[in-house]
Parts: sequence; C-alpha cells; structure tokens
Amino acid sequence: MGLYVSQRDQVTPTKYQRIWDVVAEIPRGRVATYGQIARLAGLGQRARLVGYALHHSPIEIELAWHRVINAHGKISFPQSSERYQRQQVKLEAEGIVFKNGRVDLDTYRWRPTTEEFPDEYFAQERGLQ
DNA sequence: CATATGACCTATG
DNA sequence: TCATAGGCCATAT
Repeated sequence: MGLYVSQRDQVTPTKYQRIWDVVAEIPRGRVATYGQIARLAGLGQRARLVGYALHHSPIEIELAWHRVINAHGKISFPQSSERYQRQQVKLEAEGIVFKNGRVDLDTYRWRPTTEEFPDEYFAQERGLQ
C-alpha cells in the first residue's frame, strides 16, 4: 500500500492510511466490523474514526468499503437509503447471505492471521475466534 | 471556546 | 432478541 493523496479535499490524510490499508486486506466474500478495523489499525476502541475515514476515503483507491459493517452484523445506513442498497448488492455479489437484514458474523467475519497483524490484536480478541 | 454530529461499541435489563 | 444509556472522539459550525 503506497501513499494516498486525496483529490477530494486536497490533503494527505496520513492518519487514515492505516485504516485504509487494513480495509484493503479484507478478502472478497468476508466482512469486518468498524471496531475490528480500529483495533487492527492500532486505534484501540475508536470505531467511529473508521466510519469517518471510510466516508472521507479518496476516490482513486478502489477501497472495499462495503466489506465493513457494524457489530450487529448490519449495514450502517438507513435501510431505505440508496447507499444501503448499494452496499448490500456488493456484498451479495460476493456470496454473502443476508438473513433478516443481517449478516452472520460467525460465518462471514474476516479472521486475519498472526503473520498479517501484531499479536496485540489477538490478545484483545478472545472470544472473537 | 461550546455544541452538535456521526458509515460505532459495549454493557445491561 | 431488542432497546437504551453511556462512552467514544475527530470534525463541523
């Protein structure tokens, strides 16, 4: 992952690069939660920052933002919104099944390996595996 | 400087 | 399973 320069707001938001890098690692057909991304990016519990970073992600990196959902297994947009529909379509196109408007995290959650990420993440993730 | 606002999370009942 | 409360924190106004 290289340097990202946003053409949208004319700044280089380096503080968000770790978030974008982690999101880019989510494999096709899997999902991650905002909180999970925050921990993997070394941001502790600052899950809201992940949502902010995705909202402001530069257009020129084709980020798989749709693979990030909330801890309830739901899409974090109003269900009636077009953004909600777009995200659901993208996920279903990767084989992810929605049941009652929800994704089964036990089935579809991304579980990175210790080679990819530092041990501190897994130390905090007991109960996730 | 003071509030308000989110693509959020966890604990609790 | 669902709703609520409190916490969270960078930006926006």
